[in-house]
Amino acid sequence: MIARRLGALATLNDAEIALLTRVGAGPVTVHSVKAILAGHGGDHQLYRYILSGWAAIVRELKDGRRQLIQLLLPGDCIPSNEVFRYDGHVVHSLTTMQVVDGSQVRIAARDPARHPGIAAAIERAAQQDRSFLNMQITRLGRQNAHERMAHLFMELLYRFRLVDMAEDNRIPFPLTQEAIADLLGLSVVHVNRTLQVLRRDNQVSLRQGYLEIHDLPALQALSEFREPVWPDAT
Amino acid sequence: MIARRLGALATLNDAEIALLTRVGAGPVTVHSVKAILAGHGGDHQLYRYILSGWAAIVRELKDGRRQLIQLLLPGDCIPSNEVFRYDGHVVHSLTTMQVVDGSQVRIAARDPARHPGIAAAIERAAQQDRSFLNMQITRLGRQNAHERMAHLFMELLYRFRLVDMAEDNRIPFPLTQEAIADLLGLSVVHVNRTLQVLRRDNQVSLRQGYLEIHDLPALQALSEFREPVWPDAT
DNA sequence: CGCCGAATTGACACGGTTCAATTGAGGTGG
DNA sequence: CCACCTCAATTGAACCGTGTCAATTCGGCG
Repeated sequence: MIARRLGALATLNDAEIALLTRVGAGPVTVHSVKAILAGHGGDHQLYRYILSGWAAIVRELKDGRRQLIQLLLPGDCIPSNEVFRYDGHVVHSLTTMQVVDGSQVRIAARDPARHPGIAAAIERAAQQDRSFLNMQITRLGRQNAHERMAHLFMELLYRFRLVDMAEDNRIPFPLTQEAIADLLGLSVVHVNRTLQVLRRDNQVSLRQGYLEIHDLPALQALSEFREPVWPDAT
Repeated sequence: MIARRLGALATLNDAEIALLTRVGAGPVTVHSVKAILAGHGGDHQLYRYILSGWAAIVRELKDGRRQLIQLLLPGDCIPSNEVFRYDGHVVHSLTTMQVVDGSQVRIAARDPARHPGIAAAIERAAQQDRSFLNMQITRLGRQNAHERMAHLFMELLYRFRLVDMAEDNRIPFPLTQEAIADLLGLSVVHVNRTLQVLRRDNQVSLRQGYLEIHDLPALQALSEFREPVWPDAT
């Protein structure tokens, strides 16, 4: 999974693929739903990769309002505490998850001479993250409920394609409507109604933990989603 | 300005301060309002620092809606095209600006052995950026107009304090209400009315290009702003 | 003095929220 | 195997924060 993810971002040599495969085969930690994976001053120093399951970086306001900042999907890295231990952000699991230690990947990335592919991939992963954050901001600031939903679906389809988990525009989708609401800055009720319209118009279907996109051009046009592309050469 | 900004993020040795001062004294480029500083496939390869003036990373939708993703203030770095040349984001100047080439800083940051302070500062600047992006997302997704405005003011006060440009809770503020609207995901009319309330309640005053915060505790409580702090040791 | 962009104002419309049930689906124990 | 529990999904109705439209006023500048 890790090799697949990073391999989609840069060309890896055999040694690098072997390294990432070894990391992915390391001891697996299982987390249940609603576990706290980082933040709140807990002891979560490690740099970890997600093998399966979804998580999110979350900010909670005092009165209980919640904002999901960014989704963390299989193959993604769970940022260690260092970054946001102190600024009020937290990483929550949204499903049960399988996670492995990725310290070796981080170390490898810091030695571009020996691991050019991994170093490049990690850098591009950071750029991609940044790109998705920018998109999330536009989504929340300037798009209406339908556009936000469509844009989210496009982003997820894109991200799952990267790791080869999208067949026929069909991807895993384990989020509750409440999680979608907290991600898109809407109320649960409105998420429900927006979804109904998308279903009625036969643009998507969403059931049994899977999302299937039927009318991709329509969602594309509605959302104005743009893939985070980069030039081939560094 | 550059030395002040980076010096607030990590301890710089004399050689580093000298280097940054030299960079800041380099040839200045002046940009007028509404200039495009990066993106749109233009030829903006350089890594640059802002000496004076405000800019923003912007996303524009087809129908004219605009979202300001992130403000770029004096002392900030203007990201080069590489990152978002292809994903539809652009850097716009919001005022006239003075800008210098910062390639030397980037090169220095890549040699932590010789420039430990600069390398650490650049890394922390990136973390801070990330933190502000997270905040922007919560602002747009889960806060109402008053909270958004208060939060923005708190962020700006914090950022200007970092570079020693805030005296008595008073900072430069050259944004038009339209820019504020595009930053906070509101309409101009609503920005205007929200500002009026803040003024009437004597929490801020905003005139002649300056913002003065009178009731900081109130804005703090309303916005739930949290400073992006980090441990002293790396 | 006259111009132009920015700020301000009022009236009205609407997207989205809130509240309060109700229905549905998966899991568990008796 | 059914009764029951719980959490997620769904529905209806009322409400309100914010947007839209269309003037009007203000303020800096040539």
